[in-house]
Amino acid sequence: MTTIRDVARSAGVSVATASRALNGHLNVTDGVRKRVTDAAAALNYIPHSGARSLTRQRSDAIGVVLPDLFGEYFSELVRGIDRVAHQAGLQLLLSNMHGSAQGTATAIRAMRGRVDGLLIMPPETDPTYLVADLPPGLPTVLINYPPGTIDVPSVAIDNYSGARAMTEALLASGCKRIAHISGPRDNRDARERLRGFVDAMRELGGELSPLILPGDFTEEAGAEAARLIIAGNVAVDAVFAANDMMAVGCLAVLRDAGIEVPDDIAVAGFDDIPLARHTYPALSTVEVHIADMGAAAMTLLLAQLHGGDASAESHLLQPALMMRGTTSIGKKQRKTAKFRVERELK
Amino acid sequence: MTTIRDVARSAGVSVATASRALNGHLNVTDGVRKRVTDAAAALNYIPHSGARSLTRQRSDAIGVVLPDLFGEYFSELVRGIDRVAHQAGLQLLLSNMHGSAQGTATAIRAMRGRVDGLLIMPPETDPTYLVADLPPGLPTVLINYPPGTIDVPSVAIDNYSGARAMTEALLASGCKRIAHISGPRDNRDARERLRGFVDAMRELGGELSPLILPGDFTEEAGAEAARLIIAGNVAVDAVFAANDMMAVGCLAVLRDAGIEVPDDIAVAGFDDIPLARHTYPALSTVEVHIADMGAAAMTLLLAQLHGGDASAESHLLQPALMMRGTTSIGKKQRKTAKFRVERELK
DNA sequence: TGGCGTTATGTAACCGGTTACAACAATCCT
DNA sequence: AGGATTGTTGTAACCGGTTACATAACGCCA
Repeated sequence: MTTIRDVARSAGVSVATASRALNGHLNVTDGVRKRVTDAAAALNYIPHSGARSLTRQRSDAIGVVLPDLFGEYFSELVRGIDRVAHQAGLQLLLSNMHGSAQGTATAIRAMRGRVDGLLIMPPETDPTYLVADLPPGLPTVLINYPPGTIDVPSVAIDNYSGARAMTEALLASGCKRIAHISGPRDNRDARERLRGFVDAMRELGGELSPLILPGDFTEEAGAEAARLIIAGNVAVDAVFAANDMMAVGCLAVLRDAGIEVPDDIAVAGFDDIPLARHTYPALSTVEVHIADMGAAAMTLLLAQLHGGDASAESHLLQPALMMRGTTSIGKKQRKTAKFRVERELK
Repeated sequence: MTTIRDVARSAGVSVATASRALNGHLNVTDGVRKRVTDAAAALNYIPHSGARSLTRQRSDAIGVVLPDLFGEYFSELVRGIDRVAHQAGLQLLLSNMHGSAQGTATAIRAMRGRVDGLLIMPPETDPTYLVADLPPGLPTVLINYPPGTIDVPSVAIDNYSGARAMTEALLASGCKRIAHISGPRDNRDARERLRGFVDAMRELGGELSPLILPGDFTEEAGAEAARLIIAGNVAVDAVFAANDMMAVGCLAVLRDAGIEVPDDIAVAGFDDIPLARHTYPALSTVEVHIADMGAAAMTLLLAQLHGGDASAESHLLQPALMMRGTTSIGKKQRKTAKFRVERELK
């Protein structure tokens, strides 16, 4: 591997001059610059970014710490982050702590000295301890973490409002007995969505203890919930699942049991995964722009890197309703509809 | 930011001793080690991995250079890579060259000195030039690049065999007039799949110029192809799309036009994206384990890192047929079926 | 022609770690 | 007791760059 000293020697100048010539400083004679660049090209010199970032005190890379890498969710998140980072000339150092809270600390430590900032999506366990592991002085933004809890800038989806809005829409379309398939108990998103559902049912549906079916965000959990409803012969006219995968699983079982969706039972999900528009009927859901959340987090981090004031600003992204075929829209609703209605392609 | 010198001073030892104590070298007195680790803890010392990797001549990170980050494909790929890398204690430095061939060189250069190895998925343009940009002496594995063309280890999916096998299966099930919706002309995968289809049709179907409809891997392209078939009233009893998204778009339009799938026209895709099992009827397709390809590439790279022999070994991964509801299986076929049949859940 | 300012180049310190080597102390052996 | 051996710690060089400062070269003007 050729170093800048090789280039300097070959060009007959000092390393300082070589460095200046290669970095485009203007106090270098044209002749010398040409000698140096020619020598670099001849020797196929590639600067050692590691060494460079050591002196420059910046790496032009930012660390992304995620609890997992599975599925569309993280793919979208990383894509959104990259969209902004790439434009700013930053590289992404990815770390997957595989759900382990312990691993998070390790991952963060391993980032010290090779990134200029940190984007962290904390695991589900209580992350107050996390703040202690944060390298002091390293700009950080938390992803998908409710703002206000910790004095670190963060970006999150407003799960509560989204769930509330969907529940309201179902009520407004004439549904009365709505069941909720909840997500894992220890999942923040799931808890917030449940809370939004329950509050809406209490305040607007006059239902104090609506039916809650347990789930874990998997397709099978949705199917199981549907079987429970069918077997128990529960009087239900709508099912609101805490995520799309469960809604899909539920939908398939209902359909196979001869139950008409949305006429007998309406179905709604949460996330608007790509699959949602392709089920039959197409799934009504709450549209969450995950890539935008990633981009927002990265933008916030950029502001910290450049501006430097880093006042713990935070964003709470609003999801939008995406009503498709698995819910019907009553007349009353149609007049006052405030949300977006996507028609199926004819 | 506290450095190892701060720790050494605070513990009353030299930096060398501090370094040794912290790295668990055994020639350090227990008393001294305790003093050092205590001091480190008290000062909240976090080692500077950048500086560390400079002397160690290794970074415990590997660079992943991708042409894009969009969609399930890359998500799966990165997941497979991470599965192996994480186990080996390696971090992932991600670089997205956004399709630009020019950007690839830049991305690779930026990796020099901060990674121990490179995983590159070259853009569609001819990558022979790429070999010149490769930092000499840096272990590299090419992803999704047909082996043999370049003297660099690589891993790829056998698109040709997959397309051939699916075409054979369609023929065996009794289909005679099979149309192919092709992918972008400049896409390697698409070209290979087209080639497999054409060869199978010629050799086994006795069809010298089968119908090829243009496509670009998007859902809309599949829909357009279906409209073409319907409007042109073309005699076709099967459509084999070069990827699942086009098959899905095609399927939807056929269904809306009242054409029975698979009875009137059979439909097949390629990739087995998660969506495939959820269409109605469920889509028959060619199952490609993208995550496995990523894992295989990473494993190959690990072998180079450790073993060091780095003989340009390459893998060509075989895809498997995944027959679902959009194709029917004739009696003759059922007897000799060699491929996997997945039954729909009742 | 000598003094001055300007500009191009070289010298050397530095970023934050690791490690070869030297120095020193302690233990063991004959 | 003296020398050899073993083990612990410090000194300083090094990884591959960048940059503050010193120096030398140059042109300009009085």
